[in-house]
Amino acid sequence: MSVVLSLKGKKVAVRMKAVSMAADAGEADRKGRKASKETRRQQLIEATIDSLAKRGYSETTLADVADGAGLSRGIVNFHFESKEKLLIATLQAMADEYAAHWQAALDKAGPSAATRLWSLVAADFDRKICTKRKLAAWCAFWGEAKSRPTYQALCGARDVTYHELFVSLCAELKAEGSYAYDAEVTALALSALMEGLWWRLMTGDGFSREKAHGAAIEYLVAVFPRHMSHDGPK
Amino acid sequence: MSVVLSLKGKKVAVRMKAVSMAADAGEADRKGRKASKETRRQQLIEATIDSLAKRGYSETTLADVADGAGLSRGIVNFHFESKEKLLIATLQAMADEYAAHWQAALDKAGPSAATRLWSLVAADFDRKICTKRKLAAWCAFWGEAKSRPTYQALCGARDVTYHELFVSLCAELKAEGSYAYDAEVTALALSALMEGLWWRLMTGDGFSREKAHGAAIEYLVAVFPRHMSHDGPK
DNA sequence: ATATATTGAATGAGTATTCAGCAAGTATCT
DNA sequence: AGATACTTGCTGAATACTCATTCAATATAT
Repeated sequence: MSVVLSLKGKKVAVRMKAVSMAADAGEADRKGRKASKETRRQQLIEATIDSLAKRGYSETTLADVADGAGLSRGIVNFHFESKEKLLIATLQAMADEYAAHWQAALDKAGPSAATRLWSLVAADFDRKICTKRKLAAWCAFWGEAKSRPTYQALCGARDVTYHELFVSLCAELKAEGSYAYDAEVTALALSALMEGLWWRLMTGDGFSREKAHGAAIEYLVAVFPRHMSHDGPK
Repeated sequence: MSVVLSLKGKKVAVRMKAVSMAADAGEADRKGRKASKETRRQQLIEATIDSLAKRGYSETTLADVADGAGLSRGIVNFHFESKEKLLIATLQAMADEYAAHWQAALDKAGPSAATRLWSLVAADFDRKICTKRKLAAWCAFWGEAKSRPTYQALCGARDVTYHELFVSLCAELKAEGSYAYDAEVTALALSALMEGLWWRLMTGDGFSREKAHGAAIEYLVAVFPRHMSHDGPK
């Protein structure tokens, strides 16, 4: 019995460490047992993102998530109900965060099309969104998305609105600056470019957020020379 | 005994069908038993690509591959040695095919930087390379690549040579046409754009190879107006 | 005292891997 | 040519293992 107890003590100590590393995003981080349902869920979601980033989709196990969160094995099925639902909630959370950040960038920007476009592009390479950890998690989902309608919907929900705004902004700039290009194609290229740069960021080593942002800006300047300079919208 | 035989007969019939659908890439397609080792390996690789495209990485099982190839369950471990090695061989095969296609495009192109760049861009959206099936398989590997050095090496081997050539071609054009842009950044944006377009092709529905190619061309025209037109290099 | 969160061992489903046996081909001998 | 042993591709049932899920017991909060 005493052996069991000392083992338990050890385990608890290990867990404390894991918890503090993984996610003390806690508002009311009531220690040990009682954390609010919502806090626990977020903690587990954070641990899931960690695991996805570290081990990839196919190697992410509930055991790893639980360990990462410093909790016991059965915990996920208690708070979510299945692995599938945990993953969907995780993707949902990331999509929500992305959308909020995107909306904030839009609100902060001025009214002109050039300012808004500039701001949206900048938002995508913002330090808050554009973490290696999060990009890796996105990547893990994307890799599975083609064969999973649910993931595809969540990954793509964003794309639709996003792309539509891009198209209308490009159209506006085209009208103002009488550029020759087709707005739809230009917008498509822009969002493809940004996705490709994200991709590079995940993979590449000597490749920074700033460099990626720079490449996106170069595109803006090349396509909308009468509206954009390297230092910002004119 | 007779029951066993008739069952066998049925199974063989089913298999024949599967084989003819999946891959009769056979040179010396010696029927039934004796297909050369190499032929069998390729057949299994094709079935693996099918499975990856249809079910995604995490849901691809050896049973599914074997069924797809119309062969028995133990077959993969006989010809490859493990699932891991089959997947690596598959990725290798795709990378080889891509590289060969790319080299061919380079050889066919004229000597000028503009022609070569144009040809390389076209090659990426060629009907032979740019199949939904293959893109989906690439995608499956990419999703896992970040957490698997072996995959990353195979996916990325291409990128290094590829990107270096892009940079030098862009630098050449820059020198000829006295463009303002930094060649490295321009090349980076171009390859990111193309990766992003590939990505879109995998995912999107109402999005064709031609449209993607068009968007890439639009970028070339925008950045190198003195070298490129919508109909080809000047 | 009751409700609620948490644990961790047990369960079971799915799947990679193994391997003994079978059958199609090939070589050798008579 | 026919019979014989030998090689090699292939099969599929048995094995071993990983992991999601369950649940009775326990700890903690109100």
